[in-house]
Amino acid sequence: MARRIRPLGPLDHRSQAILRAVIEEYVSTAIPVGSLALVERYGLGVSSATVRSILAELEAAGLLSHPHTSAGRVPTDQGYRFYVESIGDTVPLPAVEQLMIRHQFGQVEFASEHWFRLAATTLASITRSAGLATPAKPRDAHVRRVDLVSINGRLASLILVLREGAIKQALVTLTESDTVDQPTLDAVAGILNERLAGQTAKGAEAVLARLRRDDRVQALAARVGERIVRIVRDYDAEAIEEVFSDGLLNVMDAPEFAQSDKLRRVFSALENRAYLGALLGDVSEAGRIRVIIGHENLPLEMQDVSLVLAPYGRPGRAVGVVGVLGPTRMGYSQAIGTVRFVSGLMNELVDHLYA
Amino acid sequence: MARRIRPLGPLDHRSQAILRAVIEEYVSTAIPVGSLALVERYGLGVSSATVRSILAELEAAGLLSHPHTSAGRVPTDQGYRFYVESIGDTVPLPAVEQLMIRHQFGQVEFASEHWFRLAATTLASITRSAGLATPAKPRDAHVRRVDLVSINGRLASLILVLREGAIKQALVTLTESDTVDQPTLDAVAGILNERLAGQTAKGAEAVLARLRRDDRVQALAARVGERIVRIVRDYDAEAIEEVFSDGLLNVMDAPEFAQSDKLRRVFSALENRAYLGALLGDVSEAGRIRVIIGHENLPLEMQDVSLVLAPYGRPGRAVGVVGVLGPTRMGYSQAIGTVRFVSGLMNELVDHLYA
DNA sequence: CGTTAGCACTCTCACCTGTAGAGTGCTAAC
DNA sequence: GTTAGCACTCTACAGGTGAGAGTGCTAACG
Repeated sequence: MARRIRPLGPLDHRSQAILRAVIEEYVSTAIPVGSLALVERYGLGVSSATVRSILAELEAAGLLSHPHTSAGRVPTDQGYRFYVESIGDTVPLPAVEQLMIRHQFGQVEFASEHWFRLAATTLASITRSAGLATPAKPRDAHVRRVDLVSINGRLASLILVLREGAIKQALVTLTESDTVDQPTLDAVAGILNERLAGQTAKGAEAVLARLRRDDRVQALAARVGERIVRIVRDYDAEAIEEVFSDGLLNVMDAPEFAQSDKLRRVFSALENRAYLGALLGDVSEAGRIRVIIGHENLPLEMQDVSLVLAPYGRPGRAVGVVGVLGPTRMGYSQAIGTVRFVSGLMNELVDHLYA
Repeated sequence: MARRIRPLGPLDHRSQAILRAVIEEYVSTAIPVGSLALVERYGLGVSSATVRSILAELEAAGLLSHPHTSAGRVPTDQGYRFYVESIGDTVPLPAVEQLMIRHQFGQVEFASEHWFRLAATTLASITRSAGLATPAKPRDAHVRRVDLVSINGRLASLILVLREGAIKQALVTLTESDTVDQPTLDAVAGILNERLAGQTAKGAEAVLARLRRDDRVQALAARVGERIVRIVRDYDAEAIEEVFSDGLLNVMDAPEFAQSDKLRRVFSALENRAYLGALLGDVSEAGRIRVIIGHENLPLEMQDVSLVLAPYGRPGRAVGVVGVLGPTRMGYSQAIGTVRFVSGLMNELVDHLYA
């Protein structure tokens, strides 16, 4: 008997309703859901036998699966995908929670450094999954200010403030032979501030070439300047500077991770900064919410989890990402709503900062 | 039959040797060790029956325990404690590994911010446990330099460099009504630099009181200065600024954490920044290596793990902590050696920085 | 023709049982 | 004090059993 396969075709209304019911039930209970449970808990107006035949269809379509003959149905990644597409990102976050989040952001010190951490924490506590957030990272960083503080005659601390808000610190060895005092350093910093302010790495490099090598202060400025160019370059090149995460314990509590080897995988997934970084980079390019479900993740160790990610910031100036990581069996609807709201909030904050 | 109990009395030589053998065997295999295995693998020159009677003594003394009648012996926390005391911190790290670590530190950029992270990573990879490290934190921070960068007319970014190496950033709202331009900010920063450089929070507060409120620039300086005082105060008050950890996966792999609930506890232990912070604070006071074994930890969730911690830095100026976290069944000898060496190395680096 | 009740079937899970193996503690002999 | 011998205890593992859940199929129904 050849069943027709409709991978993502337009399911009829009732089938869709049942798929949703299965997913919602499974998401909340974590146990495979059977036909009887469905008709009991969801007023479907049909008998369990009918539901069973529909479940069989959904399974043939690849949206549900069957751990074993006598078990209930479990959504496949494809099933979740279908579900996510069908709800879109239309469900808003309840007003109470919106207020709560705003309140929390109001309490924290007015500094962008704290915001993205708070975003991760908030996302974690509301969705009861792991929250992720990166600081807003510029495309091409511009030098805003340079400062040099003497440590001893030969060593100085270089402080570099970027227009995009980041601060970089480095130690610079000034000379091999003689010593350099603070007034000289101030003069060097003065030159650098005058010439490099507003420059990108590229621009700074051009400016530095014009410094006179026979003048001691200018020569020193050139030397420090080269270091600055290198720092800005490195900063530009970094895919994602830092991923802050919170609420990993929430994910650990999920029953599907009761066996510690699965848990281990999830954990190492979170340490897989490379993939996470690349992913977050993609999202910040795309500019809209992205949901990645189970096997849609490339690395093996990520295939038990799903991600809901959204960019924030000002395109072309500075963008970061906030998101949620949870088991594939995750409350997508709520997660999407929450992530959307938080990224919107972060947008407001960044706008306020650059206004 | 009343056996005499000698909690930490001077065990005779043979008993000590057997205790060590039990511990070393158990540390490397993770399975309870029986009398036969001991005489086979360690040339003890006596029969298993004799060993059994000694094991019974050690158990009565509270140094070993017995999961059940027909199982081998497992060291108690007290047993590990005895073992640690007996080896002292005399075992040095093998020269090969010393060289390897030095090499790694040579490769990283010369900036204190990277060092403590590297320390954690190194400790983790050598001991195959979790590595912990905090940045060097001063007792009373001194202002070194103040910088103000205009964001818009009413908002500025305050950058505060402390003599101890930390950099703090904050956004300050300048005025409610009129706008403030960058030259004015420079003037304000100039005043603050002139008056606050080298001051602690307390000193700064006294200086600020003498600023004239009727002068616009000085008034603004006073306002920003108050914020600076608050930041420095907060910084002084912070127990431990940040604990960086690496290699948690190593700990997760230990067989005793195969059941995920134990693992969960370990994990939440690591998120228990409060306890960790307090502990690290203690260690940095004490000035020497500290080993905390299992139940010697106060929080419940830490009682399955041990810590080997050592301070580094310059007492009275800036101190941090490096250390290792692993299961109680941990290679204490190696851990102590490694931690000792790394903290020594960090001392050198800090000295170089402050010299 | 879709829907439903009935029923045999399948699979898991929890529980029990029996056995092999490891290690002990005791006792009597050296 | 040390050792060999031995009975005893406990675990881990494998195999077997019954209850329960849920399915797929079939025949009857509107």
